[in-house]
Amino acid sequence: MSIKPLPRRRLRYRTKKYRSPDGLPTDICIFTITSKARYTKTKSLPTKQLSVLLIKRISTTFGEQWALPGGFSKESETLDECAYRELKEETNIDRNVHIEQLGTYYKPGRDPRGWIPSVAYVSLVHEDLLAHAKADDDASEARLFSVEEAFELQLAFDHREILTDALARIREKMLQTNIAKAFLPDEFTLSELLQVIETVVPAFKVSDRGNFERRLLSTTRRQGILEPVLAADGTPLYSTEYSNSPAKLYRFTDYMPVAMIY
Amino acid sequence: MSIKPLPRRRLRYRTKKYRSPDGLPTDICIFTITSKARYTKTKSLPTKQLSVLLIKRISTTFGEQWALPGGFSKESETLDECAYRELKEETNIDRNVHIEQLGTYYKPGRDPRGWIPSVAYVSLVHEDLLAHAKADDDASEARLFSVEEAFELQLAFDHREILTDALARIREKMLQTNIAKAFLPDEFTLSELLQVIETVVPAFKVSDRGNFERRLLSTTRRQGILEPVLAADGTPLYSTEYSNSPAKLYRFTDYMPVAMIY
DNA sequence: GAAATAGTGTCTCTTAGACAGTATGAG
DNA sequence: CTCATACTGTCTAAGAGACACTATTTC
Repeated sequence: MSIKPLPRRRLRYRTKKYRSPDGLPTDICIFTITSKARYTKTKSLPTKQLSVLLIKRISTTFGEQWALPGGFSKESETLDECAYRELKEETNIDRNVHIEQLGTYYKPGRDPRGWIPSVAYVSLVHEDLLAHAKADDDASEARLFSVEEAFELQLAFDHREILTDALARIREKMLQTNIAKAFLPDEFTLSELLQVIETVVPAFKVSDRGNFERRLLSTTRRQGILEPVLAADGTPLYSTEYSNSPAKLYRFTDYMPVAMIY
Repeated sequence: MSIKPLPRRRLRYRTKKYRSPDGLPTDICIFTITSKARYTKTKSLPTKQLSVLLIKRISTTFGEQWALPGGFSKESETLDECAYRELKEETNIDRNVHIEQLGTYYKPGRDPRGWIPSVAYVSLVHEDLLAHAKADDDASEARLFSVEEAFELQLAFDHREILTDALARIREKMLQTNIAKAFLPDEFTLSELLQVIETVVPAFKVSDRGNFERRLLSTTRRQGILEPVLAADGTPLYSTEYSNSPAKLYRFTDYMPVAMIY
């Protein structure tokens, strides 16, 4: 969506004792992990990349610019509802995906149109759900950029700062919570999980995949984060999607240990 | 501070196409840990309690009510600056204390005066800094409540929800970061640190203080969170404030490991 | 000696991580 | 036989946590 011009009342109130913000938009960092098949000699895991959805914005002052999708919230909706609405407008996604408030941004002059803070949100969506992003809606263009690409752009407003914070937030939570599930199918292999973690947090390095597996499945503190997917007869289910050697399928449970430094 | 009545323009704009919020206040959960000496036969650690600062608010609709301190932000200031300003107005604190944005709250009807979201902040301050809280300022009353007491009150607006989230936030961060330092003097003993953690997170139970010490000081991943305070000649400094047996003094360094579940 | 804290020693079991090895099945 | 993945076995060092013990100083 394009941001609509504001009514003219701003000037009229400039000299008044009480002024109120000229609007409270939400902007949303929609992250996804894009996959690309690798065309190797045998079945293999695709390469993955953390990407963010940006829209092209035509600004009278700045010309063409990429920006986070967003729009003004209404009195009749909560901020979360507004973020969901934006998400749906941009991506057509209409189900429960991971969405969380990142923070509210304002400093004098952040928006040349007036006193306009922004409530930033972060959403993590599975690649498949973005299949028909933005086929409809208005003329503005939307595109996925890898986060590296996104940081090379000149983003509108303070969206670079928001994106930086958003990235820091999901990196932190990727290691401390099970938000990895947002980027995975319901049932996944351990290699897929590991790949998602490594894609979001490049600093997370596991020297030996086998040790990762053992740690995750047989350490008492972590026991129960994952459970194997079982067939009706109680035998575990396997996938051969990414390898000839069948890989056991897992899913996240509701249990999550508390990470702590002490 | 008492929340000022809003100008009358709200009604005038109700029928306009675009409406904007009627203000964007910040509300701030100011937490502290209060100590009470224990009058035992020998020196002992005081009992500690997690407390939050509330102010008495006279509402025309609800009568007397306790609420989080807060006030409207201005176009000329950032939200953080507004929160700091509120903190200073309530507590006279004018130095760098821990302050962080918690989130922005809005749902239709949360404030009977109009479309008023609130940007909630959390601040952690050392008890000593609250010594002359609220000696000045306007007539409204301010008081520290233990968090248990606070939850027994009928708080204004959605302040109970904010307080719940704030508490969850600081409990989480108490275990995952070194925010404990906000409640400690620069130099402290391990018992004091442990007590702060236990006060904020009652679920954090250490069966053996000696094991806590060993873990914190000699586990490689945690090596360097704390450093002993040394005298000029390189010998460690001790405190006998809370025990006859001298306790080594430590301080936090800048190093903090990343807590993770994988 | 009792009280309240601050430590150390030691033992057992668990965990981390390195390294090597086997298995799978398509090309 | 190779490739790319999925494991399992084993060894060592480090860590967690239980329990018992000593130390310090004042009352």
